[in-house]
Amino acid sequence: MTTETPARTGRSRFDPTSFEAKWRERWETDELYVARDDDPRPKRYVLTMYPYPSGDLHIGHWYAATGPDIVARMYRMRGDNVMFPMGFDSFGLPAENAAIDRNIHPAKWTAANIERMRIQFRSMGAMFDWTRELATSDPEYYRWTQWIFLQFFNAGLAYRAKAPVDWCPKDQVVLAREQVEGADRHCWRCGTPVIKRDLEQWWFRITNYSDELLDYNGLDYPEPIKLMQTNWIGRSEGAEIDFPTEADDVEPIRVFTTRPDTVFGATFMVLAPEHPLVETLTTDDRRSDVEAYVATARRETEIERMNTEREKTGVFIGAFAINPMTNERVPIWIADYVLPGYGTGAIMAVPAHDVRDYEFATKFDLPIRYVVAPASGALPEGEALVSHSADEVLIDSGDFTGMRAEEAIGAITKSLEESGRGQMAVTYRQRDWLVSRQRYWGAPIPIVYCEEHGAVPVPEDQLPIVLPEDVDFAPTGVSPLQSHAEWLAAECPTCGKPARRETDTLDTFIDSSWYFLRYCSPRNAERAWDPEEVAAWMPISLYTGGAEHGVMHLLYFRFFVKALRDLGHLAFDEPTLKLRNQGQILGADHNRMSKSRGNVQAPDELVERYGSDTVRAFLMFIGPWDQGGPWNPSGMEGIHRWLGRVWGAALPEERRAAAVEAPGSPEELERALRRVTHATIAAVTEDYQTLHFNTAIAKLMELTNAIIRVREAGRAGGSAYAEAVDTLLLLIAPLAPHIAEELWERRGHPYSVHQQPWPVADATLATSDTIELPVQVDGKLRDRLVVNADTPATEIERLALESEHVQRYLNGRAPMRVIQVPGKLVNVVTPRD
RNA sequence: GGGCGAGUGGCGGAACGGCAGACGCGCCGGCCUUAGGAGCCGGUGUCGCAAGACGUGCGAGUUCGAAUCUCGCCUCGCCCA
Repeated sequence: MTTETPARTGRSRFDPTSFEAKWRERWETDELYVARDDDPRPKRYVLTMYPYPSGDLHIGHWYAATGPDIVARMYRMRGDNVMFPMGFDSFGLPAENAAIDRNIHPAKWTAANIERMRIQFRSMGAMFDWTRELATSDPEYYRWTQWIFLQFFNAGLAYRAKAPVDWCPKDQVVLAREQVEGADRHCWRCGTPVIKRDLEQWWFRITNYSDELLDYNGLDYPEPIKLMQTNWIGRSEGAEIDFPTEADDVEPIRVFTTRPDTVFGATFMVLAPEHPLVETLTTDDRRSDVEAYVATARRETEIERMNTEREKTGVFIGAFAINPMTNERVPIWIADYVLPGYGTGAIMAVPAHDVRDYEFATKFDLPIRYVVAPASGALPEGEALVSHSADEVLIDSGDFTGMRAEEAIGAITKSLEESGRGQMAVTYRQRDWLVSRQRYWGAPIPIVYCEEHGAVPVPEDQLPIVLPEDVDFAPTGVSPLQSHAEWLAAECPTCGKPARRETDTLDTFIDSSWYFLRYCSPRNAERAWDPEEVAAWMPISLYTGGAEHGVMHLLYFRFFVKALRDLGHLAFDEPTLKLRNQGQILGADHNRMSKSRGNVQAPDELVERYGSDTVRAFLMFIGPWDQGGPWNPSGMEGIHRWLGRVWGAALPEERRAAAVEAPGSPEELERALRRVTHATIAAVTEDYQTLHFNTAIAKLMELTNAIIRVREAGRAGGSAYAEAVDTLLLLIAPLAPHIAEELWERRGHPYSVHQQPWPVADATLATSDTIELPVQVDGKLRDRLVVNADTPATEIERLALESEHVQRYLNGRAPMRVIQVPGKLVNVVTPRD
């Protein structure tokens, strides 16, 4: 696009295509960004979530990676030994779908995509250490994924159990609960509504760590992520209370409640239709009704059952239980709004203090008894009292009447505990993690089934269990591995008799739960990671990625680190101490970028046209990095123009100075330039550190403008000018690495700009000796004072009051007060009439 | 339905409770040029000739002072149902 005009001046113009590729090759040849384990400088590990190799990099990948690249590069210049690796999350369904649709093997499809994306990534000019690249579908990687599975299995953290699980009928695969989204409960990949199936599956015991995962002490995570995880884990404290039944030889019904203070108001009980005691307790005269209701409820989805808008349904089962506090008989009902999987699958119904119980009681004419009342004594009419205000007290509650409700929670639980009828209890919303998938393109679960010994782990020295290549990919609901007779046949490691391999593969979220560890020892053939190398690099100094991973990946990888720590493989508690989320770049139509919508913006054509530096800087300039936004390239020219101005500022002798009148003396001009230079160092350093790239760029532009003003005044020869330009290049280096390198060389400095020390701001140079103070009257701006920075407050007050603008508003009266914020402003407060 | 977050020029967006609109886009004017889709200089919230008045979704409150803090409402987004 830019054309050289050598005929006229012989000067060079900013043409990124003429030098960007050259520098990338040089950096690569020189191994400039290879992080060495034996480098004595302080180690710093910066990581951005690796991508799924879908085929093409889009602008969102650039956006996500440029931020941490800037931070990594700055820390490198500040003297750290920085590791910034990149790899590929290369197992997963799309590869297998491509195999089905286009008859290309997942391995080939994946390898081709990685090849293409690696080239695209390289065009970014990021400081990725490609010597550490990994791909999770590489047997040398998944060998260790399998090894971790075995460690978990041997420690009882991986187990097999039958359970109703979410099943995607399109992808023909089981999904973890976190992978089922939205009100219609659809598959996170293909959007098809899921169905429930009872299947034998593999699980990881993540719930062993629920409490520890709730502890964010020392973790610098965005608040929304902590909140998402906390809500997801859903810890609730309360009590388990036993309600004895009237039937002989039947265990009492155990309920979980967060409101043990309301137990005196429990006027009936509701069991989930699936509750094991329903069968036993139902009386003969009620049996046919109960069985019909149970059959109906089983057909409903969980989401239907939890919908609070629905009309309540249920049936009485004919039996009664005893309220352990009131000793009254209470009828036992079943209803679909009680779910088998939550708490104990049974509730004590307190209609006076629970909205759903209230609706149920109203519909079926069951007694409603208020046992908590506000201090005023006024009870609501026609609705439940569910507020938790501190002044509420118990009424109609035996010995506990008059006690504050808050206090009664503990007191009643204690009383139940003493008489053996209940105890304090905690429940969680979080379930164990379902990790098996009936799919081909994943790490095979290293288990064989022996008729005699059951599920037996494959010995570690037989790893990896490699995926066979010649399989049939047609989706059948069972893994393609099941039809591969040769691969299926194994022998039992315990007895040596013929056995059958596990055909399920592992959820790809397992691959991503430990990849950051493998980056520390990417080529180690002896073990998953070298403990010393991991100890040296981990935990990650800065981890960045999308907030959409809040309850999946970002919970799983914390769990992995804690579990591996407890198994003796790691010596720290958390994968990263600092997490930041970038925003999402949406399509120009404000929708999520996707091939099917056709709104994907590829970076390639932009890079070709403007160069990599312009695209990087533009992406960082469009707004706060954690915010993202719809794609709109209208400002691209402006950024390109700015870099062109940087070019012209750095090579002033190649320009003819325009005859612009400069305000002030040359000395003042240079002094002002130095002030801007040093103020910019401080501001940009701070902004890069806090990932506020848009404001950093604004300040770099201001410095550029200041430099050009001096150049246009014909003062480009001075030392202040050279200092300003060199500083600008150093500050720009993390953001726009190519142009910084090119200009650094053209200015005669030694290679490489990226190996220079980060500039340090001189605070005394950054401050001005005169300041402009806004003068307000009653908070409204009325005048400005220009004074020396060290003018005493009394003098400033005198000057402010003398101002004719202030005088006009004072109208001859004496001010009531004069407020001064030193160095900031003066506010004259007039008397109130 | 619940939780969280955000509403600022024509646009993207700045602004520790202290000059609202930095920086950029766009637009307007000028300089330079045979030429300009290059470069440089200046202007650009609204109303007003001006002095000035008004302005950060709406309404209240706290404060000498509120885009910023508090309460209520409206709209949008995200997460969980």
